[in-house]
Amino acid sequence: MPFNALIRTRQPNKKSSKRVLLTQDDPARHADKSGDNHHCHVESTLRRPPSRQLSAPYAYHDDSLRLPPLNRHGPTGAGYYQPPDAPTAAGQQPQSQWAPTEHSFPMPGSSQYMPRTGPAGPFLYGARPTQHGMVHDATRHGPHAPISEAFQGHNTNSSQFALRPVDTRMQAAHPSASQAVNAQPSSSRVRLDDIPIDPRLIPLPGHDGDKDLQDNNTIAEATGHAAAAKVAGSRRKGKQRADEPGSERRVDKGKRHADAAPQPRKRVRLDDEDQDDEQKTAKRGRPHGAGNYSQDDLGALLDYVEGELPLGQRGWERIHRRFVKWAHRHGRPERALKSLETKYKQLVKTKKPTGNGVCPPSVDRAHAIEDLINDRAGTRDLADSDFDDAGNAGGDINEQSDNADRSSDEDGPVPALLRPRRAAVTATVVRAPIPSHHPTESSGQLQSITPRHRANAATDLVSRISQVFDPDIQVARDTERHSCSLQHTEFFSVHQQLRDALAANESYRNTISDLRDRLHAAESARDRAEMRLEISQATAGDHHGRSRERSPRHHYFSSTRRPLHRSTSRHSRHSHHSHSRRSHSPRSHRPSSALQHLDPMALDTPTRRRLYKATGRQEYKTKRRHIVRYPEGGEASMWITDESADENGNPIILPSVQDLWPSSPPRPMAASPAPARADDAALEDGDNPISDWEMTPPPQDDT
DNA sequence: GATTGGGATTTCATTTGCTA
DNA sequence: TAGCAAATGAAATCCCAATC
Repeated sequence: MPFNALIRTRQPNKKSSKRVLLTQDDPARHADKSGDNHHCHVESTLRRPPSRQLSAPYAYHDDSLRLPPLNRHGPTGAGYYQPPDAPTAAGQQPQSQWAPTEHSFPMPGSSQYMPRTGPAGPFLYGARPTQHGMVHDATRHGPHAPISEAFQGHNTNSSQFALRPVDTRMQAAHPSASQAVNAQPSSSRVRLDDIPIDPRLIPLPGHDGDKDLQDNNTIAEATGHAAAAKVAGSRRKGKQRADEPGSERRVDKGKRHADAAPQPRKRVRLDDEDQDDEQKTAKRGRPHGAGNYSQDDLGALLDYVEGELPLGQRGWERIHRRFVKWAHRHGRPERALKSLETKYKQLVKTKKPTGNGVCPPSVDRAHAIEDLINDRAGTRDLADSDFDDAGNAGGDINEQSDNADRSSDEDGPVPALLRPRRAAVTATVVRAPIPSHHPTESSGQLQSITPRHRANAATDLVSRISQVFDPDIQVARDTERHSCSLQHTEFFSVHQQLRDALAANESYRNTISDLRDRLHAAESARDRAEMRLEISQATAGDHHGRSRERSPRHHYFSSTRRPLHRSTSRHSRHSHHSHSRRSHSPRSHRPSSALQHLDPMALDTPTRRRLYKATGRQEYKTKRRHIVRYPEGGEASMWITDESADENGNPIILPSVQDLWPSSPPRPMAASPAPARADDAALEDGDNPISDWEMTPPPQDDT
């Protein structure tokens, strides 16, 4: 009789469990390969409506709960059945439903069939109750649940199945033990004669009571079940296999085992389905234009992986976005996200070839990056957006991360080691100190919300809510808020006053700076005026003392033709100045016109023109060349446009130039460029170069 | 603490494109 | 054209959080 169940098994030392499909055809495949027993429970049985539960296949014995009869060589067709009212059209089949099935389960002779034999001989498989747990099938409990019905009258809450091999030879030697498995010698089918089954649990076969319920197909039909029209993998889209009958091509590639089952493992698509689906199915195989990964591709991929150190799909999505942009820029084909991930993992798990193989740099680097990823995972970086699934709280982080992506996309990958590591996010609640009259909150200024067990979460929540609505706490909170408000107001007032004071201070600074500039300008004007005054006085003195020492070179300063002379020495000049100051009072030695002693060149143009107008002089329009010849050779010349000329057109020699020449013998001078201004040179060095004036027609360009 | 549902990941078989 | 690599789909497996 058929038996089908999806069983979750768990090895004693493993935390995780496995789900296996237990069938009558090949229970051996569900046994642990190492021979250890599996602690298992029935996770699922036949998929059918609750009102049509099968109950007969289950049996129970006192000390050895056997699985239903095992018929290794019986008819094929073990599998799940779908109810007749379930959709059977193509495309509507639930994915998890299996079909009956000659191809779905390994059969003797197939590659996946593993005949269970051991050193003691062939094994049959039975089941025995254990005390590890309960038969848990709560989701499928009900008045007609198969497990419940099969184990009525027995304490299933304390039993758990364990598959174990049963040595038939030992059973033959010990008949008492062989009661559990009473195999017929003529065939491998196990008799159920001695298995107590409540006859009420055996469903009546409907209208087909005459059918011989010998095979699963008949039983399924008798109990209102129809064979599923599809098999596993039937939803797979694609074209017909090239090596199918009718196909022109022959495919020898692939990983098909030589001892594979003669039947195709997966459903064969029909030609008409191809015609229907060809237009809407995605193209399989390598896309057009997608060549192999080049070194540049691998380099970029590894760069982005190193920069991201992905821990989940979100990280790979970011890597994909960056890689696509990079591919666009460099004219490389785009890759799917899955392709990039697969390629990277392929590099990581590349094994060392036989011989003295050299690890490729890309593989070496992939290993290093994988270590970084593992390290990152080990640090439990809570700020990683991979774990931030949502919420408003996480939205900011995600947004920041995306922004960072966008910015980093422009600049290329940034290695993780170079990036500033994000600080771990810890949710904290800062609370104002509560007045001490409430004992529970007096010390809670800074509380951290730490993850707690779910069982305590509700209690904590209730306690916190009750504390929040405590009147005392509310009064204290209001008082505290009022105090804070006053403090804030005062703070802002003081802050405003400070800003005003700073503004006034800045205004005062500007005023002081302006006044200081004006003071400097006034001092400069005063200095210039004093200098002009001294020069005028000196000129007046010289004019008195040297009126008789005219030199042809000397020109006259004013219309009175007072000759200007050169001082014989500085000392004499100074003494003469002092003498002049002493002997010539402004009243006793007054020039014909005080205005004529002013230096027109020191005046601005309007003043100068007023001066000319007042004194009746004409502006001298020509230029004069002043040549200074040095005893060592060479000369310095300069052009002076002296606008101060007398009424006869003679140029007026500025006393600042003419009167400052030293009269002492010249000293040897170094061969240096002549000073640009003779008076400056005389003032600095005290030399007495021969100065000469020469009337020269002015240049045409008036320069 | 055991159970369970479902997402994520891995493995396998197959198809398809590229290249020597 | 053979071999390789990428891509694809399905099944198997792993893993975790919610539930009991």
